[in-house]
Amino acid sequence: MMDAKTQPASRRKASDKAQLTRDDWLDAAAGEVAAGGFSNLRVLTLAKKLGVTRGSFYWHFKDHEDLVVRFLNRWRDRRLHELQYWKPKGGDVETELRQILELLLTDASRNIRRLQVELAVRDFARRNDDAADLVTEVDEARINQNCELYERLSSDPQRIRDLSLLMYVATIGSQVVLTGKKGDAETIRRVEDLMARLALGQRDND
Amino acid sequence: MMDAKTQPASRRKASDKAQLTRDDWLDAAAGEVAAGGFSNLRVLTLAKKLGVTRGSFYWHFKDHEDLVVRFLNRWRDRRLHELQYWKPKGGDVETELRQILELLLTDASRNIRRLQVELAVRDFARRNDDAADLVTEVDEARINQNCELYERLSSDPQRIRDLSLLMYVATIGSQVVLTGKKGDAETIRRVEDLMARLALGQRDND
DNA sequence: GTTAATCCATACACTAATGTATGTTTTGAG
DNA sequence: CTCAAAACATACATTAGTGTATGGATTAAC
Repeated sequence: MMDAKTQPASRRKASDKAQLTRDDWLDAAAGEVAAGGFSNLRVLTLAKKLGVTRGSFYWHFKDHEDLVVRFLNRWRDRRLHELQYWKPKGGDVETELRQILELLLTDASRNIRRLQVELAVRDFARRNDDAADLVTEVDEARINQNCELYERLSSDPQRIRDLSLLMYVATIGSQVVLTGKKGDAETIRRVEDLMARLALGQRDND
Repeated sequence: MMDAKTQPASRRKASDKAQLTRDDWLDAAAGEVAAGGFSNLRVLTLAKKLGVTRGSFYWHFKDHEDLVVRFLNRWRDRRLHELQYWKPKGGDVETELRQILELLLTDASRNIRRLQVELAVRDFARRNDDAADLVTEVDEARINQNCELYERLSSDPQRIRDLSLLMYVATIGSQVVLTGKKGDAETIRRVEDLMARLALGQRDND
């Protein structure tokens, strides 16, 4: 009787004064991680921001580590899942290339919260093996995904992978260096344009 | 007294049982920052690793924040100062370009400790305005420095800056994405080569 | 409405870390 | 040798955070 996941057809939202779900806690955790990294992830702070006490936390999570693990897993799942929307629908190569670059740079720079979380995860991954594997998994998936695009620029498999990798590290680097600086919007647009021209200049001239 | 053990003109090393300098503390701090970021910078831990108590710390530093500020300032000073060694001495453009890229990528990936510290500083800069200004200062200096190199590839000032910026974010991104992964040495070499070819392909064809 | 599971509050024990006050040793100058 | 400053030790006060135990409130099923 009554399976473990009792779902009475309507779950309440976090804005209600009603009971919280585990995802509500994870959403709040995202805010803390974005603001101060994983070292800033305190259950007491989360509880205050959610208007409850820590008693609620320790019902939804075993302990602090449990929160971190679930947070990371959700992050990876979402990043892998969103890749299906990374497929540009433009016709020619240049259009597709510019579409994907705009998605990875200009669009990403608007989603500050999401970006802060990703950088925090990358930072955490440098001292946590599980997180590192997770990030590697996401990186690999993204690079492989973009390979499909760069296949239209070259025919050498190795060249395709290298190009995809280079473009990827350039976007990550742009986010690391340029995010949150003054006048970054214009700068990012220029970098975006230059990247496109560089990639397009690689049309099988080897 | 005054036997051979006393060396007034030269400061003792940290390995000695003798008294510590402020730089000894900062060096130890670098280890902690590299290992776990600025949130891992505990004065108790430092004291233990240096074989003293916290009493020593609070003589050399006002408080924990004082340590962080001095650490950051020293980091910036060193990064700005080392730029004078970034000037390649090769003849033609390609040689110089490949020299500087090797310095920024292959060489940097060998200096794991230094790299970890830089990434930790960048991470800390995302939630500390003073650190952010510091990092911006270093970034600007490096990008300007490299402009001198890319001036030999194009004559358009804006193009030169963009190219220098793009190459810079690509190196930072490579360090963020590839550092500490298996088989990164070979991968980094390939990225290095592709970056050189991309930049060289930009010889004033606009 | 009873009931049992779910969800949260309260209270306590425990740890780790900072900062401060003051005492103790070491060092170098005279 | 003496002495004052420099360098470190010791002890204490305080704070912030985790985890646990247990009781109270809410909810949905019956």
